[in-house]
Amino acid sequence: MQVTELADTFGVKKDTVRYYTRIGLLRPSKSSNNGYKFYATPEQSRLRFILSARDLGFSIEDIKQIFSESDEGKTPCPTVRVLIEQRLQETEQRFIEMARLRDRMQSAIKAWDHMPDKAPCSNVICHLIEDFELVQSDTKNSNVQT
Amino acid sequence: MQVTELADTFGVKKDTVRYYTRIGLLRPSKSSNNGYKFYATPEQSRLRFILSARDLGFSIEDIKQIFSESDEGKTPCPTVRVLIEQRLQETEQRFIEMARLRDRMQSAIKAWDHMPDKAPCSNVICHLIEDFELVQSDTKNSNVQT
DNA sequence: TGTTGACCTGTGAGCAGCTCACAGGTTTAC
DNA sequence: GTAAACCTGTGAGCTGCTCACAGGTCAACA
Repeated sequence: MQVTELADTFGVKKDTVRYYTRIGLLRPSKSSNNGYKFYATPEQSRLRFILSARDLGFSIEDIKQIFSESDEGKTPCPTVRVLIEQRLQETEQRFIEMARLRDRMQSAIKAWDHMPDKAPCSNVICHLIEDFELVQSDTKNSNVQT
Repeated sequence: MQVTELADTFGVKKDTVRYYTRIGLLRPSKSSNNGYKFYATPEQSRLRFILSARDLGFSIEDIKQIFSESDEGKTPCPTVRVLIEQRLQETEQRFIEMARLRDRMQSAIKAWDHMPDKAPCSNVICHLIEDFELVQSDTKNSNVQT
């Protein structure tokens, strides 16, 4: 199998396969006649593994580490258990930040509904954005006080 | 004000200010004696604006566009209203994906609790990850069938 | 046998939004 | 005068791809 067939088989882009190859996650052999890269069965397993791990939130670096352990014949399972806990924490953190951002955006849109457009003046670029900042901190303060 | 003082005033890193300068969001004058960049009041307003807009999910490119309109004396408000709707949609999309990823990770951890570590063999690198994939699709199929 | 055109290849560069490294200029205290 | 501390701008690096592109390969047809 060369790159195109492999990519099509797994539903990824050729460039993605090339990328994984370039960074050493896949190690195809070289066809002797034309020098094209050749992906045999083990490389196909590796790609399948990469995609599964990616879907579980493992980073490229994580996958490299898992491969290096399994290549040495060691079980990567303990590492995998540790890594996923870390990645889960990060994901939850980003999830919370994303939720907060979404809320800020939604309340900005709501607040701007009653507000007119204004031309920029001296040090004010867009009063919608600059006033919203104030509204936000006011709300925060009054929440703290009550 | 030069870069360090400006950065400290707004609680950002020097490198962030330098970055905004480099890409043209800030346009300091040059001190005549030593050639160091000098950030006067309007640049300080611009930085404050950048940070507010960033907190509302606007991209650097969005902010550039907003600046270019306000620099021409036009009100950027209509653009701002349109852009935030787009960014909100993207944020919601990413929020949903993040939630799904979190759920996958959590159920993987749960499933792995009863599963032993195993050494890699022939085409299996880490059975935890590879088996979880199967469990997932089984669940999906049985849901479809019932 | 030659040639056209489709397809294949590897590699360099680009994306966002910073962040870091680094060589060299400036200032300040002694 | 000089050493240390601080400042500067700029090039490169981060993640995980994605795109662009010059050039090699191959099948079909004249």
